Amino acid sequence: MPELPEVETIKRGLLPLIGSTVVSVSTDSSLRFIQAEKAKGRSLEDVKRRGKYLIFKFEDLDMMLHLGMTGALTFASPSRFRAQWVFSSTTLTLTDPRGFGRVIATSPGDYSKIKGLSQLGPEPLDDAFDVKLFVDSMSKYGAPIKARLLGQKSMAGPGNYICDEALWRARINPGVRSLTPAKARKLALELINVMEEAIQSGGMSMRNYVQVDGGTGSAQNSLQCYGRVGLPCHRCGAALVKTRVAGRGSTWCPRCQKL
DNA sequence: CACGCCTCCTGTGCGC
DNA sequence: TGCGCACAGGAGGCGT
Repeated sequence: MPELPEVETIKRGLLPLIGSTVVSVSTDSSLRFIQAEKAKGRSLEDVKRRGKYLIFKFEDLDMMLHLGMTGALTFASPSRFRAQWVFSSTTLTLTDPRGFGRVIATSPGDYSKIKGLSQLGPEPLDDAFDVKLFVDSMSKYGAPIKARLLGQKSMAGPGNYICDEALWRARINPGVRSLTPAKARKLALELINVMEEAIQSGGMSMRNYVQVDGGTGSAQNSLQCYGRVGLPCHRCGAALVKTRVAGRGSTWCPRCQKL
């Protein structure tokens, strides 16, 4: 799905909508998206991002949108969609073939009923991000490091490609169950680097991610690890391998990222 | 509580 | 060419 950099890019593309009013809403009637209709008649005051969630702020309502694995938000008008918001100025359409995304409306600022949001870890790109807290949590022995990163509790935002890239850069095996403080610090910095670089590139468009204007990002062009199974490691030349860690396909270098 | 397995759903790409 | 299957950028629920 869109990970933090892709959601951030989408958010920035939506900022011009601030101040316009939702004239009408259509949905595909499935329960996961039906709450999109609550935006009808309301004026958009702000668009925020928290982890991989987009937050549309209306005067008396917050509308959270998670894009799941295949969600895309564009100003195009495809025939098949999950939700469509007609603004006075333009039309915003959510497509999601796999249907893992969802829309949730709440009273402003009340995320207590949304587990994924209320239990979300700190924002890695905030100035206030506390590397030491992250290091402490990664130093404890527990589930494989990659499983913990994907769990969003120690840090908001990383998904599969960001984890694989950052773990490769930090020379950490995705299945390792605890990190030294030095390794954990390195991992935090590389996670942040990967995310910042991907935002600079307008997101990673290897699969179905597109920007709100339909354009593609270019972060896929600088991937060193993700999607390169069987190809030579750019550091040591060994063929990258792919295994299942935390139930997810994980690509890593058997020489640079030993267990 | 932490962990890990299963599930939701459809499109695509690969191997036979 | 066509078919069947594995797998795909996520996360919630539930059993252990």
